[in-house]
Amino acid sequence: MTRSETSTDLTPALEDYLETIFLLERDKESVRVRDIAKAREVKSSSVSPALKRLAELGMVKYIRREFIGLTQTGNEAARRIVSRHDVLSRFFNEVLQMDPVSADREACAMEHSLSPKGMDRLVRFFEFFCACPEGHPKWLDRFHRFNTTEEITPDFDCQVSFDGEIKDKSALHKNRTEKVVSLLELGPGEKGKVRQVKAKGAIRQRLLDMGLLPEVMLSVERLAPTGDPIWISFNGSQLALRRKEAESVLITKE
Amino acid sequence: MTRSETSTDLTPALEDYLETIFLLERDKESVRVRDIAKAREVKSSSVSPALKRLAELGMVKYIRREFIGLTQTGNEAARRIVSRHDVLSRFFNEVLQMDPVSADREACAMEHSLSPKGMDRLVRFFEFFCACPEGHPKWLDRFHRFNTTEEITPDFDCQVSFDGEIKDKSALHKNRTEKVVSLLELGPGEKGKVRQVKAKGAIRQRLLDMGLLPEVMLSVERLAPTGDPIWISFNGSQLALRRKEAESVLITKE
DNA sequence: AACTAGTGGTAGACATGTCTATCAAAATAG
DNA sequence: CTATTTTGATAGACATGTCTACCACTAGTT
Repeated sequence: MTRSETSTDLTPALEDYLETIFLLERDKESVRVRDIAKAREVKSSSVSPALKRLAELGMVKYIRREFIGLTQTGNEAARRIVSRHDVLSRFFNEVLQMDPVSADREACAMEHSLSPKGMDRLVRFFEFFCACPEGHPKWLDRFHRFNTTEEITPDFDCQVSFDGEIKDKSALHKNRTEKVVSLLELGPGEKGKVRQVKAKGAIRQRLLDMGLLPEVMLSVERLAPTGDPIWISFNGSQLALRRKEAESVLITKE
Repeated sequence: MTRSETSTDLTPALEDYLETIFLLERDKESVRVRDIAKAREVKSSSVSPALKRLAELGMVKYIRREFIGLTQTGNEAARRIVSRHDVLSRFFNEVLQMDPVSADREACAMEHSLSPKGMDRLVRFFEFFCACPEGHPKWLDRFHRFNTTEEITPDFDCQVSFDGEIKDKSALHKNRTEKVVSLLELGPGEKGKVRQVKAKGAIRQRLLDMGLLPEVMLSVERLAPTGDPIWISFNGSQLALRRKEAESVLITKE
């Protein structure tokens, strides 16, 4: 019993496998060993033992030589990882203005070490960033100009853009005029863009893990007769939300 | 020759060892195996082989059972790692408002996967952030309020702080009045705070790697008679800069 | 001078994660 | 219905990095 009883937590490599399976499942209807091997650029002989361990951990259900599927637990874990990846990737791309490919590589390398707390903070950063009329896109626009015109000192750059014209005026005022409402305001078939997840604690964590991040487009698929489980879809996957959870998700209609 | 010829690059673990040695050298005059073992919370039997490999890589000079010291190469590599750590830690602490301990933990986990490009972008973020009168501290102040008063939606929060009073007016105007000059303007013994590293390409990378980051306090120790190598000290360590390099470091006098 | 503490080094065990080579099972083709 | 190809699994090698156990210096102490 020297702590080697099917250790309960995922190693970075296993997280990668889980993420890969999740993304493959999203695109194809069937996932097999060689798909994973190709996606991760490893040999299939490396995939087999990884799957075996993931099965032991209850993350995937896998009958030898059959198709591979995530369990409920595995799906949740995978979502969490993908969500972390997305936040990091978007941060490097949208805020720090790295090209999408580099941003993604950066996110790949970092996603395994972002703590729940760090994740939460980054998302708050986005929420504020996207919602605050002064912060985004005016502030971001300045930052980007600073970032691309290397010759100009930030002081000079700032003063110019402070008094001068702003590139994308339409985008600037968009945020101020659009009404921010709860997800409950959406009827079946309607679409909206996530602005803020107001929930706190465990529920917030869960929603973020599932990928409900600022700027994400979602649409309401259907409501239960009582209106309690609300089915939404975003990023190509579906999700059921409790009324209470949906209420805490602030969106703008599109 | 299956690519195992004392592979030239550092693994994360070796980077950790290097970083630890660097930090220990900064504080104590002599570094020994057990100091490293204690700092990294491993057994000394794990330190020995690591040192052997670092010696093979030309990073440390180490005569069995004697004191351990970094070579020139090792010192540079260590600085680079520490610098990455500092930027990440400061980002999580100063921008995302995590407590210093959590921020540091987060940085520890991530520092090994931050690419030079990502590092550069993050530093630019700070440069802009610290220099732009509208961005810092006004924008940051708002963000922090948004971060701490969880009940208020960002829109509301923004409008209040946009039209309402600003907490720290003195800080707000500080950046605008202080003159930003090149490091060359400092005489021996004078101090300044780094605002921006204007250098580009390899030189910029080198300066950032050495820890010349925004908001860092430095002082000029002495100048060579010709004025070419300029000795500065910051973060407890000394450094010689070429005139050209020093010129590209923008600071404010203190 | 010999003993003892404190250090540092080696050997061997283990865990992870990769590979190559090879084998087994299933699917497909002829 | 057999033969070939595709696919997945297994075995064994290697590299990293950790540990425990044990051995070997070195320096004081008596």
